[in-house]
Amino acid sequence: MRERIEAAIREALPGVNFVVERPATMAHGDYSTNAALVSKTDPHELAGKLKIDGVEKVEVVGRFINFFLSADALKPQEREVPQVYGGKTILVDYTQPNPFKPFHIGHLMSNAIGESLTRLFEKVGATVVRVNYQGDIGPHVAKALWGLMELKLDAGNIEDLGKAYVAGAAAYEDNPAAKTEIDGINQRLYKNDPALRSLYEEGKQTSLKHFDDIYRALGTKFDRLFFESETGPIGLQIVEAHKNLFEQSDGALVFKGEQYGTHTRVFITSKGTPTYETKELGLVELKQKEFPFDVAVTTTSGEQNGFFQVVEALVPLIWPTLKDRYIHVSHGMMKFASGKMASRKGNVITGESLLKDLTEAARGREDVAVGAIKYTVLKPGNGRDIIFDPEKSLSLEGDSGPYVQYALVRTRALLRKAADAEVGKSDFPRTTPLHRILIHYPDVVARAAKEMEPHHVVTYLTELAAAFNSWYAAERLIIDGKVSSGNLELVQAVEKTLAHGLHVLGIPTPEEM
RNA sequence: GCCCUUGUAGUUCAAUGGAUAGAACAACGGACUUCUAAGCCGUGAAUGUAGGUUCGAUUCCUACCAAGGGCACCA
Repeated sequence: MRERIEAAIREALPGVNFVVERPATMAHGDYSTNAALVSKTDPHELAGKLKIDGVEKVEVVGRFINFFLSADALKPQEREVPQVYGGKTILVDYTQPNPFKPFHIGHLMSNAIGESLTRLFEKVGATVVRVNYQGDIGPHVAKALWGLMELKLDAGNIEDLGKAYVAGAAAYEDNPAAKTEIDGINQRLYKNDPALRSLYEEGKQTSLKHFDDIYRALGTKFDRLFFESETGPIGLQIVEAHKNLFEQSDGALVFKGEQYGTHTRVFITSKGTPTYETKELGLVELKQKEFPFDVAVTTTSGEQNGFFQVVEALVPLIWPTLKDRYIHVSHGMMKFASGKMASRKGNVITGESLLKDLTEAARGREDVAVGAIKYTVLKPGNGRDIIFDPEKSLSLEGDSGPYVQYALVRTRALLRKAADAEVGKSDFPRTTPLHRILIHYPDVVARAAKEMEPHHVVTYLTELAAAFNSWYAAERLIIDGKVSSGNLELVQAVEKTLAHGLHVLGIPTPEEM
């Protein structure tokens, strides 16, 4: 419908750069345009020329032109989401927890955002590859292994693994002898020392299994897990093959990013080990080889913006065709009211404990808890931090995942009951605010996908759920065992839209609550 | 010191350069013998400061103030 209005205006005003948008309030119609304003033409004259099928009333207010759709055009019906990424392959890398370290709420956040992006891309026609890049080698692993050995903990137990890491990290800072030992373990790991093999493998598998349990609860299934142990060697070869881009500095090999508007970073340490930067280059190579993509997106928290700035400067120098196709999307950080979390100090909220606490608050419903977490994470726009307040995050009322889930549950309960009712013709064609909200859903999904901003969907679903709850309080679907076809179609459309939208956000869609 | 992000009701978040800045929580006040009250209806309450661009700025630009993050051998 929006396309139809745009086409009519384009015909009347060729070459003018106008917009047709959803007005801020329904009083201003279903669509409005600034075409008269930007083209400096008489809005009444322009409005008079616009005869659009499905538009019942064209109204001029000031220099805006507002369009009110006819009851027929507002009728609930299947409306297709514009396939803005049709035919594209998009690889999305998200979550990125590190084996041997806790899965904390920051990872939960990354997972919720990344998963939602993949589903948005799918809805607008893309083929999506879900990957998850994890650090299974490096100092954090050495710290955990040191802790396991020192405290004689069980590498097969996820809690012991967490304790071992905290102990190792603390010892690394406070105890010089331990620091030397841990550095030694790190070197042996890079050399693949067989003496460490079985402990390392057991710990890694324990972590990965634990992560899998969380992904299952969150509704994510990855196509490929990448590990730093595999990207390191490849990264080293790439750096070797492009020596001209790097410089020696204090025994390390660095990339001077200043000439590209960024800063200097170390790629190979003075001890000859690859840094995260070099491993990322290996990852870029692997991703291209295994999944030829049109666009690769990596979501991380904003802490890594500086790092990715350098990578994005370097990648096109090594792979010219990758220019503007290797994209970093950053989100804010999940923080305590009291400050930043630090897993090396052990003051983290693990994803598991948050899920457990919320499930309890949600009367034992894990699907509701997952909905609450994901809604909270996806509600703000990208780049904004989420202040994690343990008390408030447990709220399941008002603007929340459960609020939207509850509205969906109500539609489903109604539809179950209506299945036994006698369906009669609508007495008269009635349009409600619900009809007028429903027509905008496809545009919302397309916009969220294009901007990589799932929060547009959150805002929209909350509005739709609220409108439905108002309708529910004021109207009845089933009266004396009969339903009108118009109302039935309306509730069906609300159910479909809420379910579709929640699915896009990765929020479970319960049958009852 | 340099770079990046963010400043909107008491609080947590919306607002595609556009119309009367929109919700929720908290506070206060209601309705309800009815399809699920995790619900519904109502009241008060906000654009960090100072300039600039524009017919029009929460949105773009500049400076300042404030908060958070990053700044070479961690990831």
